Amino acid sequence: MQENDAYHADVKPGDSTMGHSQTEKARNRERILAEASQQVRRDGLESVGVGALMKSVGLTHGGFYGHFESRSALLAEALQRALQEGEANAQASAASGRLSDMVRSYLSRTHRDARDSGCAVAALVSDVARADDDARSIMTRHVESFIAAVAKTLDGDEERAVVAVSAMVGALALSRVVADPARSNAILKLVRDHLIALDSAGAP
Amino acid sequence: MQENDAYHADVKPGDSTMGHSQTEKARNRERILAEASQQVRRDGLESVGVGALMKSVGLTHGGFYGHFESRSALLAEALQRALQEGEANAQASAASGRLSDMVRSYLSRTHRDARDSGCAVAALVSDVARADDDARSIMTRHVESFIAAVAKTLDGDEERAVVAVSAMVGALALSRVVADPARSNAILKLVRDHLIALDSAGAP
DNA sequence: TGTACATCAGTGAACGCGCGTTCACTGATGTAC
DNA sequence: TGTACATCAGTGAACGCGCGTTCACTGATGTAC
Repeated sequence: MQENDAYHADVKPGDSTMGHSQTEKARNRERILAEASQQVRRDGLESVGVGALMKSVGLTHGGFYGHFESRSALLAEALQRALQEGEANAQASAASGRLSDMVRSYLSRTHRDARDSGCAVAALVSDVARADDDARSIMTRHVESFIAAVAKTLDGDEERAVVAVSAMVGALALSRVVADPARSNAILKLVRDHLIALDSAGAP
Repeated sequence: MQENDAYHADVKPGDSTMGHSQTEKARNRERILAEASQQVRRDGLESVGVGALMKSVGLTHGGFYGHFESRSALLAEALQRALQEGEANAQASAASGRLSDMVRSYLSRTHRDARDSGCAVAALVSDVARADDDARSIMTRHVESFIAAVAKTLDGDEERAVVAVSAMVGALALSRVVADPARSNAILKLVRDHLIALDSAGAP
């Protein structure tokens, strides 16, 4: 079939495991999940449809159920994945151990404009707030470790960590609502500067 | 018809304008909108369905289009309405002109637990961030007036106002994600205390 | 190493279902006389 | 004030459509000999 040939043409030549092998299956599962983890952050949990998702990774809808039990099972995994990726980014930008570095990265225009690879907490707070217990406890875990990571940069000061995380999540989410770029930038900058000052204040 | 009689039985006896009058139509439109404004905050914009919405105000789905042009036209109005109600509450709690009063009300457990009558910004930030320009500019307007209201309590200090609003929205949204009540309460309390201190610091 | 066959990843037609929307109809309203 | 009639708010059957899910099938894989 033409369709099929076109698909196989996409696979790197010389790849020993093609379309139907077990390793290829694992790889496809991975691609579905990665795509879903982005889609979920870009357009929300409800936006993910089985048909479109499979199409976007070059497969047909029927194959989906060989990888996941149901759409909602995928959604739970995708949320988890999205949160992990976002957390990994945050950890990476805090490598120096300084809050100011983390804040500069988190409240950057780049992060604001890269919803699909950014922090899933900010991308999905209000959605998850009304989701089932599963989703909420998945996100809760990541919120807690976000707070812990920030607290570590603040000599373990939990109060300031919770405030900083609230302000970071709030500011990023709000900057994505505000359409006017100048105003959106201002929100990021004002909160960024404030939190950076808060950093220095704690470690004089 | 029984159905019809049952419905009319719900109307207050002595009411001169019954089921099909013009004033009743206006009242029904109002009830649809009020219900939608709550539903939108409780379960998200996408959760609102024409059939269920009409049923919840005691009407049938067909009548909907006598009140609104389409589901999405309703959604825009419902969002607006939800934001207005939330703002009205915030203004009311800031009657004293002190930030601490506003913060105490905004970051209260009552507010956290009353999603459907509370601040629509916190209830819908991440949803609106990925919605169309219409929805975003509707919410932007309310975010700006929220910031302005807070700034007024801070001698016009815009930076601190933006930080405070970000922290308030972030903390409220996060407190709704966290399932453990003690932990959720702690988030509210820590940010509340911090912002109240910020208030006193500004007006010594 | 080469061949035969069981396995199983992926395909695409088909299904039931719920949704937004339309429309012919009903019966109360409220106006003209 | 009372009657006849046009208006129109609300009803509920019907529609197309997209969605999640199922399943008989295809053909590549990889194992047994």
